[in-house]
Amino acid sequence: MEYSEAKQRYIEAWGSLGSSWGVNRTMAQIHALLMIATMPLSTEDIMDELKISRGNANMNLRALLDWGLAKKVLIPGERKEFFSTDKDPMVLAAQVAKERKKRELDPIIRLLDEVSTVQGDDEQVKEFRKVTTDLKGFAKQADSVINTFIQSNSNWFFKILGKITR
Amino acid sequence: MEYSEAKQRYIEAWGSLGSSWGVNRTMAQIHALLMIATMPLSTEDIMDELKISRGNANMNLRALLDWGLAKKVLIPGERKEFFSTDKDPMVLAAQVAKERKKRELDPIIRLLDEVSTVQGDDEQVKEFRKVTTDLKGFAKQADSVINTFIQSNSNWFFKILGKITR
DNA sequence: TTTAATTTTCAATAATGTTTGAAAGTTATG
DNA sequence: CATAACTTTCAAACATTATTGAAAATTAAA
Repeated sequence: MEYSEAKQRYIEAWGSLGSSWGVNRTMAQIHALLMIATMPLSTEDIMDELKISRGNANMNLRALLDWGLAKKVLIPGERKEFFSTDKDPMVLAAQVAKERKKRELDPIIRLLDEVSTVQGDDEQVKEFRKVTTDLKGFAKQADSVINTFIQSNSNWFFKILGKITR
Repeated sequence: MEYSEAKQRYIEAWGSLGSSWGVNRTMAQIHALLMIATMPLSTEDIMDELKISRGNANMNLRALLDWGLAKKVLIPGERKEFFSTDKDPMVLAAQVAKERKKRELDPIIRLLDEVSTVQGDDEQVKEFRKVTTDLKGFAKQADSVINTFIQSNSNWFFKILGKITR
């Protein structure tokens, strides 16, 4: 396969994967580009490669910085800003986990905490309390797993899982 | 808190959580409703509760069946179809993991398998090969973890993780 | 300080995704 | 078989989200 074809297919795939992971398509594509870049890229490099507008490139680069998935790189003698990303998949995964936990899991746990205290003793309310309490328990387990995962900045997580699942 | 308020907030939250999990809002809300129902619900029950059209209710119930997140229940003497869901969060999570793996992880692994074979020995191509190969390795690890998780239909997964993360 | 390079913002537009409602299709019952 | 109960489909309307491009703001160099 030609490099240019491979590259294109990879960027496209990463983009559509991103959109099912709470990261919008363009954002994921920019990230894909940074992953395979041999050196930091400027906004213009990205506009050219992905054929997107300046505004779009800028907004999504901001978002990537915000998610902790890209960082600014200052190149001596250059006026422009350049961007790069950490290329270790584990670091990437931990970063995504961290952000999504903050945006999604934490709020739902807070909500379940509240609503599971609803008072009453008829069938419906009892069931509601049971279900929301169960969900809360589950969410909290998930939370602690994710916390551990985030804190470990090496591969130990998968190393252990590897042993379990072998 | 009043039951009706708690219920409403829970359904809303579940809906917005769903949308960041690759499940559309209404689909997630229907699922939320089934979770707290004391008995199977008909399409009309759902239309009434969520104030949605028949078509919408029908489409999203289909989708839930498709994802394995709801099942038809036949009630003797009733002409209508009724629906219910498994209320164990672990079963639910395993089901979601299974579907998403099929829809997302499997295709990306296939793609990475292909593109990481790109030939050439200049800097760019070497880097591309390295990154895509690393990603593939990571994706395969994730795949095997998910497979184990899916197959275990009890709590052993979190029990073990509990020990690790304590 | 002035100028030129660069980044940011945002209203308008385009693209995508969701919902409706009514008509067509299906199935069970008398 | 005819009818009524129920389910499915789908084009059009609506809603949401993403993108553009040009003007405004910022920053660095002369």
